[in-house]
Amino acid sequence: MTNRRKSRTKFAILGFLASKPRSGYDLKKAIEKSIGFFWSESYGQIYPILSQLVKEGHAIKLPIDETSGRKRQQYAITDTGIEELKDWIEKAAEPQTYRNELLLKIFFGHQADPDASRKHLEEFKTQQKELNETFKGFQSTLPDMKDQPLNHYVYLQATINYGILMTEASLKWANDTLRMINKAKS
Amino acid sequence: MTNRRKSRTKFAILGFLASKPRSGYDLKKAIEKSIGFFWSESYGQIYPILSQLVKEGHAIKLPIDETSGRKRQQYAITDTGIEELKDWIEKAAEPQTYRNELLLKIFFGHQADPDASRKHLEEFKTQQKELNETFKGFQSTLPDMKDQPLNHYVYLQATINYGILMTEASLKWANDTLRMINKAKS
DNA sequence: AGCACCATGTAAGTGGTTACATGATTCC
DNA sequence: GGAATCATGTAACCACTTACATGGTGCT
Repeated sequence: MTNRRKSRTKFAILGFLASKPRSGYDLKKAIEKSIGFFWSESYGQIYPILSQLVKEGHAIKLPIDETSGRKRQQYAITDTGIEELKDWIEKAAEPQTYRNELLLKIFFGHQADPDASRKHLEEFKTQQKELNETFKGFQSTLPDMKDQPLNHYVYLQATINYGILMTEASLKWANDTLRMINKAKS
Repeated sequence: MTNRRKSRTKFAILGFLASKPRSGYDLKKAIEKSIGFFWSESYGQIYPILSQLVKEGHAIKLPIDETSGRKRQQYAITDTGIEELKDWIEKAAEPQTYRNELLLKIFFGHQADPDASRKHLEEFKTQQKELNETFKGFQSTLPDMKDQPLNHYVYLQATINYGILMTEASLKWANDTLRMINKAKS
């Protein structure tokens, strides 16, 4: 009865609706594009939760624009929706169990051929390098956004910065580990 | 039909059984203690999967030691179990969607009081500092383990090192972000 | 005409946690 | 005797993904 699991999909949606009205389809794209690095949602979550938000009064359906070509059901956040979002933002994040399959394979690495671990680490390096470049590209477009409210710029910058620092630490780790494995072989 | 989700609990269990026979209870404790930082399993997963492993022939039930006080059903890995484990280790890790609630809150931070973000970041720093110290403490006990097969030492060291590097990068990020938020306020 | 994509939704299934039930054992 | 912990298990529930269904629109 206590401490039940809680979905945060609701708040991810409210957060995006807070900046402007969007459709379910828009939400999916926006989430993928901007926070895909650390968050994801599927249509199977988004559409039912949009309906739920309307029922709760945290969002409303906007009238469909019949003049434009494609018909999309847009949703807008309400005042109570903004309150709901704020309350969640201000509460401490609940501890989450994160699972890292690569690390699990490395942890059991001695049970298999060291070449397997090497291969995994090399592939990981490639991924992290690409990600790192993406973040840096993203970051280089930020100064142009200084005409936006400064606050927004700061929080956006913070999430990008997280990506940059984590990918760099990951690369260092992968290189250190490769070196260790190679030394152990000789 | 294709690309169905796959549980890795099976391999986490096989990995621990590979070093020595254990009970379901042992497995839970061992996972918490050694890889709790990046992996977790619940009894609701462990016990059914142990039965499944026996059915598949990847593990066997050992006779219960009636002389000792507590009676525990120990499981041992079989040859096919070791094969199964090896195959999994050597396959590339499948991309997983990782979710970071703190980062989501920071991303939407401009929607609420900056003090909320500050508080989250300070708490995060405390957690990461503690974790970092735990890893360093762990690491300092490692040289004593050099009498173990060198290979095992390397892979263990690698996972601990991951924890150290990640917590340090996290601390740097939290400090950078706090500085940015404070600058934006003035 | 035909394909790619836009757009909304739902049903089924999966992996996982949580809560509960049960009983033994150890320690004070 | 009683609390804490050892130890095994299961039923219910939850969050989420995947696959599928359906139809419209834009482009070549």
